[in-house]
Amino acid sequence: MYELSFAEENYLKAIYHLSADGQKQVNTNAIADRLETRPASVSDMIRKLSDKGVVTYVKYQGVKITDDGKKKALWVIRKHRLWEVFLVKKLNFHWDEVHEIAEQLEHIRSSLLISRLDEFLEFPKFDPHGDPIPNADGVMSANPMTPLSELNVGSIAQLVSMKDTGVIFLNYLDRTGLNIGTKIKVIDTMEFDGSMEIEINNDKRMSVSKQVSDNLLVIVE
Amino acid sequence: MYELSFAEENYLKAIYHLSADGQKQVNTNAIADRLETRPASVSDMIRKLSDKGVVTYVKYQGVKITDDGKKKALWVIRKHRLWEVFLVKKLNFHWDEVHEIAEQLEHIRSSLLISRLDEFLEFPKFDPHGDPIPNADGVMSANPMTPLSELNVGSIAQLVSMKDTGVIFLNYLDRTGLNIGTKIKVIDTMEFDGSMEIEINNDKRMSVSKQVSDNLLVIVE
DNA sequence: AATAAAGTTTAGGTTAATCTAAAAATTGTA
DNA sequence: TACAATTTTTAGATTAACCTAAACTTTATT
Repeated sequence: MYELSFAEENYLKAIYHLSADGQKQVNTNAIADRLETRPASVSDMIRKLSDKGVVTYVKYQGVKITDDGKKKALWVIRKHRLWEVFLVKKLNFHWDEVHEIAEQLEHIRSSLLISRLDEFLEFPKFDPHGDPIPNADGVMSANPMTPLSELNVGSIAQLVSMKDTGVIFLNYLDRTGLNIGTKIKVIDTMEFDGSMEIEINNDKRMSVSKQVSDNLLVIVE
Repeated sequence: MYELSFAEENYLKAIYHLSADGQKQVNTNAIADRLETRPASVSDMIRKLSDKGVVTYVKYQGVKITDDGKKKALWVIRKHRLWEVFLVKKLNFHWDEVHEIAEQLEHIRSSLLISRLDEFLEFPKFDPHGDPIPNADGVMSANPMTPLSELNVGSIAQLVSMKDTGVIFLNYLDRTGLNIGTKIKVIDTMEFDGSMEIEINNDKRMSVSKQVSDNLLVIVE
């Protein structure tokens, strides 16, 4: 069992992303574009990755990631997304400033570190961009997103995305502390206007109107 | 202004450590031993480091780190030690399991990340081994260690070392939550038996006997 | 002081990851 | 279908970081 180098991990991740979850075969030029490298370099690297069994490769026909390759790519993606959660939730970075740092952190090798980090972050299912975090076996949480407004009293969910992405709405959320990744517990629902009483991050209680809860996409735990 | 590679950073750190804070000149073989590499590789690297101005070098006479080199080495050491604090204080690693992971984390490039981490960890002055953490300008805290028993009521200090390193004592500390890095505030001192009421990590209060407080070495903030 | 031992450097080579330029294969089109 | 355009691969270099073996300095010992 080889360990992949940083460069190999980056190629594998790019191939995984470009192939829509590892199904499709991927072209050399597409990889070169994504990694800002030259097609010749990609050809070289593909041969190496195929020697290591993480992709299959037919000359001039593009590459396809193998099951082993997919597992390794998802492990890097898991690390990347967990670190992003750390940077946003614990170090107060904004979700749009964390990618570059996570690109470095994702290569740190220690599975114990990652399981401890996961625990420390309270097992988040989504990163700050709303992308799902694979579990240690490379499986993404299967629960689909639903509007907060559809949840019953007592449900616990995680905010993962918004329908309305207008500045005014995002600003409102920022002020109230409703960020992607926030844990939401439904305390009560008001029949007469559809508003909801919620508790966020086991801490603050607040009320949100039907208009707001319709626009907040969550995943039930 | 060049950026140093991971390998260059490791050489520079080794040279810094081997030269007792950058004063003495360092031999090729000593560096090779410490980095588990060959003297020939060290010679190669030394030429490169000297081209970049971080060491001065006279053939056959060893290397000496420059002021710029010292600054860069201390920056890596700062990052290493802050990550060690993170691993122990936040992810519950034991102080003797963190070195290898910190060896990887120390190369992550982002000064904003490090200043945020420093803040998140409440500006620790010592790592979990009791080694001082350089500040952002590469200066180590000058405050000397004192026994906890010598502090006045109201003093805030950080536990950095123990006089008694016997298993029984260390076990006692473990059970009470008194670890290296713990923040200690002196709440009250009892004249009649010299015992002390303290608050640890802004949280738990406890009483320690004179025998214990004599053996706990702290740095006053 | 001469020489043996120890330490250091140089010469020359290897591997990983990149590149440019040219050749080869595939695809699109008239 | 033939040829042009596009895509991909190969050939041959380059740079960083390492290595071994041999040459050269310095230091220690008789």
